[in-house]
Amino acid sequence: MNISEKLSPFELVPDDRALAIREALRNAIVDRRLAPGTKLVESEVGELFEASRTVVRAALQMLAFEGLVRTERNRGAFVSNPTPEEARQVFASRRLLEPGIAAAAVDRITDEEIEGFRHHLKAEVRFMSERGPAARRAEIKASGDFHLMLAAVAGNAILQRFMDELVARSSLVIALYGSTGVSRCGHHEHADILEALEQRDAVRASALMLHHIDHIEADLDIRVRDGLALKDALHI
Amino acid sequence: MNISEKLSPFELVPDDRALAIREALRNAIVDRRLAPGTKLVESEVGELFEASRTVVRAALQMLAFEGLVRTERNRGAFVSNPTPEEARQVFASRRLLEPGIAAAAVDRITDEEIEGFRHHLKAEVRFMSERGPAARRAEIKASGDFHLMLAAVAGNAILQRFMDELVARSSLVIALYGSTGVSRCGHHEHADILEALEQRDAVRASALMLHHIDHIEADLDIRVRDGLALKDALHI
DNA sequence: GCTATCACAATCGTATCCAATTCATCGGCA
DNA sequence: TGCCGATGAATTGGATACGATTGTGATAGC
Repeated sequence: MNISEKLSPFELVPDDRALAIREALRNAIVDRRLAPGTKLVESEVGELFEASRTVVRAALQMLAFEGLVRTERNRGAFVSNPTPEEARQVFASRRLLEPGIAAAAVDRITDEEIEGFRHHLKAEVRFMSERGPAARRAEIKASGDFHLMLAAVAGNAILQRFMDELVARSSLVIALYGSTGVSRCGHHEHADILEALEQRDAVRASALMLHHIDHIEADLDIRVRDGLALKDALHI
Repeated sequence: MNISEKLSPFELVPDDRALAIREALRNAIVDRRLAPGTKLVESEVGELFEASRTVVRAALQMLAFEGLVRTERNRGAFVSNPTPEEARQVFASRRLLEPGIAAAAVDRITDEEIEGFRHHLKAEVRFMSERGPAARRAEIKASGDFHLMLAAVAGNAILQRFMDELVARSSLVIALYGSTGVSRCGHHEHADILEALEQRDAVRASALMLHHIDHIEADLDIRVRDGLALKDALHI
């Protein structure tokens, strides 16, 4: 099975409609087409997807489990609005997981997969050079996909699911707290990590990954935002 | 198979009934009062808890997310029956997370929490000395709780949730693949880890934790079981 | 006697329905 | 004018109803 198929922009729509809705909402949230704090009214979503509230509720419940939406009893579901503390925890978790994932990937990566990564990096560069919010979103998404591809290569389904969640939440965090936007060094670091993978250098790969995560987090401005935190506290 | 006898009816603490049912089922699965492969019929569970299928489905969906039950479309939900590969992945994940959690706990643990751990270890010893399947289950549970307490101390809600899932699945794996039972060295290792925590020795704590996980996994007999795998393949 | 087909029972997936809760608007009153 | 409680619309939580799917057992045919 090749990677590009697993991570193609248009993932195969599962016949299960709840999963399909979950995927669509997930993408919208990660892409920030749905802003944090947005209320997701069950009937509205249902109408949008031509599904009844029952199935929408199932989708929202899944997203709540992933931490992408927050549900409040009798009030509904809202696109998650990560606090600075949550943001820190997301990256602390990634620091724990991803170096190990990179090391595991070294042992299992195939030449085909390396080729897939090269192809992906080219796309990342392309998005970086383009202007506009759409390209910016695509850049954030592609950057996250690199990490997801790596998790897929590592061959541990559990870790892969954890990374799914962490990358999605990272996208939210970056969108919320990103100061200058996606760090421009991101691509180079991805390329360096790929190089270490090619050389089957597990130590270097995991060290580079750790630094990479540190850089991503360092480029953020994770602080309580005046007024936003207030609104957060009483309304969200 | 009748599940009604294996669930103590009222262990519900949270006011949310779906969460209560999830907790009860979760405990039953982790304690192995519900054997892997057992079918969880929605209407049966609902009757047992005096809840409608709607809320039962929500609980089952949550458990499916955690990997404790497996759902098959149009067939229902079954208590998860981890394959050897899944078992290995569970422990690989723990090897990645828990040393870091132990190190983080060193920085945050309070004297009161240390006292709590001491108390918990005493209980572990007590269960170890008792005979019978009930004590055995209690021992497995207490052993897992040690790790969950540590995750709680580490102060990262995301990691704590991951550990919740991993410990629960580990209990299933141990119950399925445990050869000689819970390793008797388990308690000593917990005590050693606690000692490292008291001494605020992060390096030692994480090293001990890593060895501890290795020992737990080494005490298992993670192999495909003749006939069980077959039955597994076509029936589960 | 064995296999294939069919009908029925059990169970799930989903839509719809009703009660409970929340939120906002409006009117009364100090 | 400003605050407080009542009223009503909107929305969620949960139960139920109904069609769809699967598994099973009986029956017929080979």
